[in-house]
Amino acid sequence: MIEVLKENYGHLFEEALLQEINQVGTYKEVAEGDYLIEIGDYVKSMPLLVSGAVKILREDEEGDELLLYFLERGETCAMTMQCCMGMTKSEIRAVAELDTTLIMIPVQKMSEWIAKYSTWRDFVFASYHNRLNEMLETIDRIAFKKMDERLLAYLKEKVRISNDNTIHSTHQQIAYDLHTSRVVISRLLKTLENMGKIELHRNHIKVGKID
Amino acid sequence: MIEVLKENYGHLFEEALLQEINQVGTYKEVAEGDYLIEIGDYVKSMPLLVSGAVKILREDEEGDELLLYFLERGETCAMTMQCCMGMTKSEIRAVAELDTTLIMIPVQKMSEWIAKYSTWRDFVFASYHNRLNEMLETIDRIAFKKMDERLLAYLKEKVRISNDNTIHSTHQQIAYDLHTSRVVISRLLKTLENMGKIELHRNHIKVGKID
DNA sequence: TACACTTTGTATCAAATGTTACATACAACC
DNA sequence: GGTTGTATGTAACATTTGATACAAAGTGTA
Repeated sequence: MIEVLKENYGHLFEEALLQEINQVGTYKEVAEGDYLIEIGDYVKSMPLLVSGAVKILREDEEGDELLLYFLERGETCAMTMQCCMGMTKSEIRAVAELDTTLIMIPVQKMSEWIAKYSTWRDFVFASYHNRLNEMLETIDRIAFKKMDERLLAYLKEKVRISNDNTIHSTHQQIAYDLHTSRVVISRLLKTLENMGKIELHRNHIKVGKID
Repeated sequence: MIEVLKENYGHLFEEALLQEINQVGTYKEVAEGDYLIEIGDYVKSMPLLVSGAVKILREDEEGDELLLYFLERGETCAMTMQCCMGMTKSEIRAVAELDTTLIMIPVQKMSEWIAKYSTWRDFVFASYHNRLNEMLETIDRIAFKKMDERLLAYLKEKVRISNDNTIHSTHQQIAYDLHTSRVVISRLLKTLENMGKIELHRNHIKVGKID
């Protein structure tokens, strides 16, 4: 595990910390679609992403979902850190967006390392920082943008994250992420197709060059 | 200043830290409506709220506003901490919601104290934690709730924060905070009045018992 | 009092989004 | 090939929200 660790986190963490992570961390592979964290879970370990991507979702009382943001290589989940430190239930759901590999760190090490390693402390703060900014962007999108713009931004983000300009989702799945109905998504996708921005096929969408 | 400090933060911070805050912090009083931070500002000090309340706003490219959350006694602004630590521009606007007193801490102390005082570290983490949760709640409201529910929640929050069941705002001001138009607010307020939940008057709104 | 200004009420219309219903197309499997 | 289930296209309509316009009421002031 030490090689992947150094490759992905070598520039962030000091040698001693990398060694400790290597000792207490466990390597984990999950397949696209796997649930990593469910709302209400007590989280006992913190994930460091090595490859792939994880989507973080919020749910309301009625069970309606909303995509908050994606986690990528070199990132961790600030919401999870909170749960770890405070021993509270998870407020969010984490689902593998792609086949993903992670290193899982036991909760107890979190605060221990914060006192011990300045690079870890910096990493934790940077994660909070990034997450707050992602949340701000999420708020911008849902508060200030209309659904057509949100949809296009969503498609582009999917393309960027998977590094594949064909998106393998159904209209229904997209509707869940954007918290709207399938009919609305079909309607807007058709408009985007007529504008020449995308091509629609069964079970996949080809996105044109990102401009 | 040491008395107000101990009264408001004595249970959080160790004695030595309180003394340091007393030395380097400056006491500041602002009046309702004063701007504390403007979008794009480089923030050089971090505020600890002693009394009153501060509202945190987001703005989009067109200048449309949206209330994110309120800060209260004993709290600080995580968004500001980020700016301090990263020396980046503020992404938000902070406006005094009530007459407010604060203690301003110079930026440099932030990270110094994080290494030095575990109680400060805990406070900073707790602030991030709280802010992330507030952001989640904000997202819940704008994504999952309709304007009438959002308005009612807003009114109740105003009542709670000011400890006064009469809200001294115009419909236009409310519309800015909720990022909608004055006409929509007037319409919904009138509906709430007809339901017996509030009383409308010029320049103020009386909110009925919170149920 | 007369005037200007701000605030609120309301009507009308437009746009965006949500809902329901149903037809069609495609894929998988017997 | 026929059946079944899933995915998509589309029409028709309801609801929510936004935009414009204007009237009415309150406030302050010359």
